[in-house]
Amino acid sequence: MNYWLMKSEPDVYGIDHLAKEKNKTDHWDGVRNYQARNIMRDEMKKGDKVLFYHSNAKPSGVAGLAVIAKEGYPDHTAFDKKSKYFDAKSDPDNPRWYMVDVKFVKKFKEVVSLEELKHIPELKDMVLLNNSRLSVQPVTKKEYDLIVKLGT
DNA sequence: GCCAACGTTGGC
DNA sequence: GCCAACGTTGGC
Repeated sequence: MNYWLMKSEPDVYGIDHLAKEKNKTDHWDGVRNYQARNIMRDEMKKGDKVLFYHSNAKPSGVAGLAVIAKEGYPDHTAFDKKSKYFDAKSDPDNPRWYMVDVKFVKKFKEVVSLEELKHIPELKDMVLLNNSRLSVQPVTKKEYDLIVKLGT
């Protein structure tokens, strides 16, 4: 069992959007970063737990929880000329970009804000607080449990 | 809206 | 393979 943090801008796609999907499940498309791609393609397993993070938000922070519902498969939006995620260099026979499906688990009563996380000594090594730009990133069980406690 | 940090591209 | 130019992310 692994733990992850996935970022999204709530104005574009927030945790409320996911909660309203059919089966509360949706595919996590549009990731165009190799490190994040590798995590989704190779490392995420069905049932892994996810912190749903709101970036560019007021406030930014962890908004709730999700779970990996389907393991890495090609991101078809890269093949769609009409999509804003279209990438001519991604060939259907040799896809460059991958995605996973995530399922809504719960929404925190209040967002556990980035500001709050920054002040917790146990979280000082979190990837979020160090290599903050990565949009899909690993989280330790300890970090995950602590943040769930803060949000519950 | 600004801008620092970081990733990617492409000329050489 | 280096690195300057450019684009993106995301906090503030």
